[in-house]
Amino acid sequence: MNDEQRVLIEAKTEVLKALAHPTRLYIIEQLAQGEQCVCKFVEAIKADFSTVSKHLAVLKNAGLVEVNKRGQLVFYRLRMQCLPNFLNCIGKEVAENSAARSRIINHQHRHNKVKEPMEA
Amino acid sequence: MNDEQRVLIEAKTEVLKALAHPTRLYIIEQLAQGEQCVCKFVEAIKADFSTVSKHLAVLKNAGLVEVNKRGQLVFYRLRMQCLPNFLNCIGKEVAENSAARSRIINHQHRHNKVKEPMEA
DNA sequence: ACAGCATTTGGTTATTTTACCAAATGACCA
DNA sequence: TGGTCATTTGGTAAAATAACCAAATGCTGT
Repeated sequence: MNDEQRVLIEAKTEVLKALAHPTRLYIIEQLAQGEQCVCKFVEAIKADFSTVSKHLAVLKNAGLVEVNKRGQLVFYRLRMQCLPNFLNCIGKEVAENSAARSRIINHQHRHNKVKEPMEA
Repeated sequence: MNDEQRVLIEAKTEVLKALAHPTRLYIIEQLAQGEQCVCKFVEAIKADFSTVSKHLAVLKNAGLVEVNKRGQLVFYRLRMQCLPNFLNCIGKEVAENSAARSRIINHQHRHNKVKEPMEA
């Protein structure tokens, strides 16, 4: 892996990190349906508005969204066209898996010595 | 946002979190070109093999890869078809952005190496 | 069963991420 | 100009992530 490759990978990683948080993913999915005002998010997300604002900043820095101020309000818009499609794909995948998986265990992180139950 | 939605979003987030690490992204991109042996990764990635193994485990738990043991060796294979396409898209986006950013900063076009701007 | 290689697991510590509160900034209107 | 609403920024503590080393497990050929 040479230098150029590494830089590129790290840049992509930044984008993925920006996506990899429930609140931010929620925001992205809302934006996939069109421009939205910050105020809408503050309303919908049960967290301090400073928290919401910081998540939006992360998305902006990653180049995933664009900002547009109009009057007192601030609107965000999605900036990557391939995103909705991909999230859809993940969604389907996850839905299939969780159907199968939830029959086996009740979703939790185990980092003790419990053996994997019969998976197969 | 109801319960069902939240669970779904969190499941998708897990997948994205799994992708959002340089080493794991590298692994995924290698796997996009076909099945690979763990030993290849250990060789290519400059990190302890236990580290590599843990990254592979994260990918596996996220449902992104499948394992296949043959003899003494362990092979991993990609399990989501939409992934390469999406990573490609991000890659292009990122390349454009960093090109644009460095043009602005340098006030000139650079043809050979695109330098990362000071902060990402 | 044993030696030897490949891979995973446990434990510990350093780093990064996140949430909340408080305070600052920016835009509009009386 | 000052008041008020919307949003961002700074600080801090709690939680999650990641790296390394050491040790355990698993498979194969003898």
